[in-house]
Amino acid sequence: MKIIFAGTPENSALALELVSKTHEVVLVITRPDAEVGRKRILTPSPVARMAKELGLSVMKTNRIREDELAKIKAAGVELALVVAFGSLIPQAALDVMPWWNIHFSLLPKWRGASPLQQSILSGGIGAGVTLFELDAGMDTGPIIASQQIPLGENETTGEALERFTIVGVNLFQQQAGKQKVATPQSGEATFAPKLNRTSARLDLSENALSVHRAVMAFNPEPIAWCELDGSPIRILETRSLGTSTWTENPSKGRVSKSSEKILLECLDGSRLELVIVQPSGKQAMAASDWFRGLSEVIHLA
RNA sequence: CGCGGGGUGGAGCAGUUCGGUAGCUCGCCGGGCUCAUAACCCGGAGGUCGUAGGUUCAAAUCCUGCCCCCGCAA
Repeated sequence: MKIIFAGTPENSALALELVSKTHEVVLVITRPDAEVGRKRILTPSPVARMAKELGLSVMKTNRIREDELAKIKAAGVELALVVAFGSLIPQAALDVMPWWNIHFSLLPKWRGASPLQQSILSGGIGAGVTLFELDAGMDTGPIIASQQIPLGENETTGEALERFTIVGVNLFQQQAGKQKVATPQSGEATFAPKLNRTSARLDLSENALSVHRAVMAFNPEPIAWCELDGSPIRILETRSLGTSTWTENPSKGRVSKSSEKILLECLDGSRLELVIVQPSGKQAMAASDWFRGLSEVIHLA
């Protein structure tokens, strides 16, 4: 069927690509080009690039107002699909037709901007995908379909997001065109706030499993970090060692090597394996390479 | 001109303050030990020290220009 697609980031571009194979995407709505990187290069969103590659017509906007609304009406479609657009769809647009949203948690768990990250941080609570119809609230609309998805122990948000997106698109393709009644959300709602660099600051006073989950959750954005001698060091990838504990005089933040593994001590000497780190001013590197260059025992903070 | 860190064999680093024969931990190649090994022992290859110029008897090191990478901030 003919649809409108709205979205912005990388996984949304994947959704667009998949959806465009089975549906005619008449209009793509995405956020305007943004300045990216140190050089502030004006860059189109991944969805904008995908739309261009697919030869679809694109509307770039931060807010849907009268002009945009007119174009949406002119598209003459019966359904719109939203995958991580990044801005609220106003009521005036919602009145035109149903707007379905693929949300990356089991609503009403983790309403908001970081559902999958929160699922990972919480150890898998609410992990899954929900297809629901947007209403005026923040992820409060009635549910069309949902699916629980288990998370891998060492799976990052970026990796999981790709899997979840594919599942979400499948849900959409199963339901689009069907006359199905959406059911109101039920159960206890939780909120998933937008994440920033401050939220990605690791707390090594927590146990190793919590720290590991944070590292996974904050990859690829905004990337977990802590400090080494007052400079930030980013922790890109870690591996969980389960519940094994260091009993010989634990020292929080100490980095050591054991059986070819680089280990970081957290609460009560609980440890996790560092896999990829990035000291300030350096490229990301294998933790073993980083450790090789160190001249003395070091502590992260 | 937003602030800052960095560019040294394939990898990660030291050496730069105070100019004087290229260092460390690994990797790689060959040999040895061993039932065997990612362990251990012996040997070896591999570097225009980002780049261009300047100073000097002598530059990785001091001076100047340029290129590239990265963290923070936006």
